[in-house]
Amino acid sequence: MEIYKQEKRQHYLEQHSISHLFSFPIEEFMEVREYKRDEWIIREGMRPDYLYYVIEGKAKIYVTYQNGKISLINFINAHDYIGEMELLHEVYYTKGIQASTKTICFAIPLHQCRKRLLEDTTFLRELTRFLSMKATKMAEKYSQSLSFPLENRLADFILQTADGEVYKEKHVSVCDFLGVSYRHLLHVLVQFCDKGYLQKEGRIYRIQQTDELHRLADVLKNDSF
Amino acid sequence: MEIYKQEKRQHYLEQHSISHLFSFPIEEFMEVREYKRDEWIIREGMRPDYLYYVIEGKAKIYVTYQNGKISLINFINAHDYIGEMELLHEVYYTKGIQASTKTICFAIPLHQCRKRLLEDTTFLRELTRFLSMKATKMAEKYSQSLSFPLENRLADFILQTADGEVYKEKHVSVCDFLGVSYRHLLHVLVQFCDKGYLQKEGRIYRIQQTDELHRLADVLKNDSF
DNA sequence: CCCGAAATATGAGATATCTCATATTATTGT
DNA sequence: ACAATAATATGAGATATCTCATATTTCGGG
Repeated sequence: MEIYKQEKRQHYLEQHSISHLFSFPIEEFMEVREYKRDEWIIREGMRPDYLYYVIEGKAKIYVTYQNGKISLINFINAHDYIGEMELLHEVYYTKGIQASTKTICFAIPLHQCRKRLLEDTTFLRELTRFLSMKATKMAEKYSQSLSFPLENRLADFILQTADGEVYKEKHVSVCDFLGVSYRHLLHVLVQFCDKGYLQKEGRIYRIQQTDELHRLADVLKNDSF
Repeated sequence: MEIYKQEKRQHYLEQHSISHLFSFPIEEFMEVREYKRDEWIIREGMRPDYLYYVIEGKAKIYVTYQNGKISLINFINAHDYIGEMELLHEVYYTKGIQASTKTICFAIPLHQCRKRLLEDTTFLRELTRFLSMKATKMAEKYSQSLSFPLENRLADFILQTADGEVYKEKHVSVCDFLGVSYRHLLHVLVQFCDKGYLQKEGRIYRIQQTDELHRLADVLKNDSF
């Protein structure tokens, strides 16, 4: 992890200002940090001393179960908070958060700001919105995952993560995220190719029939937002 | 739906006071309402004019998918909010909420209180806590549901809903909630009986080996709180 | 008190998904 | 450049779960 100083720090504070999300001058307290790919931003079980706000990059939330199985729970993207659970709750089992690309974030020290944050209407209103979205998205995902076979969830995932007409996520991450076995993911991908929805080109997949994928993915939409 | 007046209203306002959750006198605006079993508190797609706080009873959140399938998403219990999404977001597709027992709740009129609620630190902090819990619980459920077979989730569900050593939830609701077919739920229940974890007595199941059920259920615990 | 709807129950065959075994191909550290 | 590790690939058999068909029982409304 690298902490930006001087001009570099200034640059990010100005380019990605979040002062409007607070009613007190937060910037003077904030650190600007960069985490490298695969670096742990928060280690599972270790209570963080900072509240983070991601301004660039992607990270993953993991949890380890008693049987040793590790699950990817969700992605974290730009404009997400990290560590808000620990700010709000005295007792909380901290989940592991790992950068999956270079990730730049603001780090707000809790020992200095905790009290003020919890009394700041602007911040609380903002955080409440963020959390309500998160709760709803999770609820949606939950009922989706229970109600539909991989075919539908994968179609949705492909459309969400494709770069133009190119899909190239790592299978290992995907089957983890979608909660299916590697074998089965491959199986369904082959089906998609057989049906002509996708075309495999070496290591990437090219989307051939967006409409068909949409037909599968739309089944699990209910337009909450 | 019945609106309590006079002494009855006063009684509930006093017995279940929530004035400490607000920094302005909210009670004068609040209605006290009773919904009967199966009555809709909020109809899917209809934006509610009130923020509700449940003080007694149980309700269910439903969503209808494009293919017509209706899914039970979650339960609502005493001390939960209803309608907070609509308070926080201008644009939001409202889910259906149906009372599953007689349900008594406070109803706060948004046209009168919206502005003050969104500027009330005490309320916002409280709501933020509530939502963060909700988000985390959903995230947990999500990864659980994906990672483990019904056996584990059912064991957990039985322990959570059992009254003493008696389990007597309706199969139809349960398989809906756990997202499995009726047939399969029965199948696993029979297994539990065969293994001696449960004993069927007419229409109820008596828990015989709590420890064995715990062993199954504990696999999906990670002690977040 | 009777009827129809809802809930419970069970069997049998189909599908979705998992586990394990094994091979080939990238990627990465030294 | 090489070895180790991770990612990709594929087959085959085992399980978990679903769908459909059909019977019986419970329960609320007229």
